[in-house]
Amino acid sequence: MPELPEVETIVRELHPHLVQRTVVSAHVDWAKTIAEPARDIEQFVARIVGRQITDVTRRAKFIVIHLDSAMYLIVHLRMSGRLLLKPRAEDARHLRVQLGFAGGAALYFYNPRKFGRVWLVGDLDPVLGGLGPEPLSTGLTPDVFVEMMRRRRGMLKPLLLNQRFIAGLGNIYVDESLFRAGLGPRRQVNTLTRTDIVRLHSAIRSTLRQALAHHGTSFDHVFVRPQGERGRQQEGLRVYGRHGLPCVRCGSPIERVVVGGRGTHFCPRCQK
DNA sequence: ATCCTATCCTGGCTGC
DNA sequence: TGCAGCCAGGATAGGA
Repeated sequence: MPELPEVETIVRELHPHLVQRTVVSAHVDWAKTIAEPARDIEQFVARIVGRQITDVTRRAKFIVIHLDSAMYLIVHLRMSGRLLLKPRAEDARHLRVQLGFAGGAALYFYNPRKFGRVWLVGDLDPVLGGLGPEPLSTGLTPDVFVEMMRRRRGMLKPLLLNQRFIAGLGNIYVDESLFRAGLGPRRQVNTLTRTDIVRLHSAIRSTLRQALAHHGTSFDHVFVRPQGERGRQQEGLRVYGRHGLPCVRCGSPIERVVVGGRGTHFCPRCQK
């Protein structure tokens, strides 16, 4: 599942290949992929052809491809989306959108489960405006995070998955961050001490930084980098997917339960 | 405000 | 081996 580290990896690897490219063709193979302009593929194609890419950036789990004429192509991969620079035969059935560039290069959006979406907009705010802060931003200091948490209640894991509260975490890195912080996924937020919250802040950032250094998690064969390489963070996961295996810290079996409707992995002894 | 469920989808797994 | 049925999972909407 692409989360912040996977999306950031994609952005970094697409950037040098896409900036300064001019779109000369666009094909949409699954119309519902285009969220904006909705139900108007001809309009989408007409607006994007001829545009030159000026930058490729990330906000939360959104990929933002900046175009000239103050337009943006926003991509969200959701569960199973891939952006690849070369077509792959094994993905052919799941090709949803393709962009061709002057000089022959192309960008392919594959999406087996069809949850991913693409927006072509002049204003980022309607799509990205409601998102919470970036977990790795300098502005998100421990003190700011403590203040954010103080105003909340309910279970800890669902709050960390809420993109309006903090943007970019998903199921894998929430479980990993909670393990590093020694906090249970069902812990009530209003029982956390300042020390707990500061430890969680640090755990989230170190979890994401390590995943980023390993180019993301290619655990389930869903995430592949734009040139087909895999990430290595699956080797560094401590609880996610380790249900029944011994905790790396204390040896107790890792448990899997459902919290807020999501599969949740944790060490019942290390996480309180 | 928070929680729960349904929805969108398909590949992959389980059980018979 | 085949097939039906279930489930994961990001995000959001609607109802309790």
